[in-house]
Amino acid sequence: MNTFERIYEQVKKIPYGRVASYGQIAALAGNRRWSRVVGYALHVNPDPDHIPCYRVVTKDGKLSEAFAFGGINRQEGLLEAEGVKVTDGCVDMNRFRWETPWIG
DNA sequence: CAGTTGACGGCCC
DNA sequence: GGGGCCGCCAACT
Repeated sequence: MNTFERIYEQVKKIPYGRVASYGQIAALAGNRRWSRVVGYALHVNPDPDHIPCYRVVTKDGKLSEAFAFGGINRQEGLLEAEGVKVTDGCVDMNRFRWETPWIG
């Protein structure tokens, strides 16, 4: 199990209509300090067809400027299609953040 | 092998 | 409240 695969596993576990922050994915993957590695991992996204990287946003709920399959506009569309409101490229983390038992 | 980069996060000013 | 700097780890060259 590579570091990347662990990250991908968490990303794929993000439920429908929910988003998670890079740090959150990093924490679930094993280390919260992998925040940057998470970004890199999604950047190389080997299987975007099964890895919903569009559900991953920054801690502020902001979307990525670069996207694996289409661009940030594509990401907004996909999120809104799941019921996630995207305003000015930002998601309301207070409501759409993936509720994980992580840190507590 | 060593240096730089990067889809981030947190603290300081 | 907004902007900027440093730190984190792994991958790339």
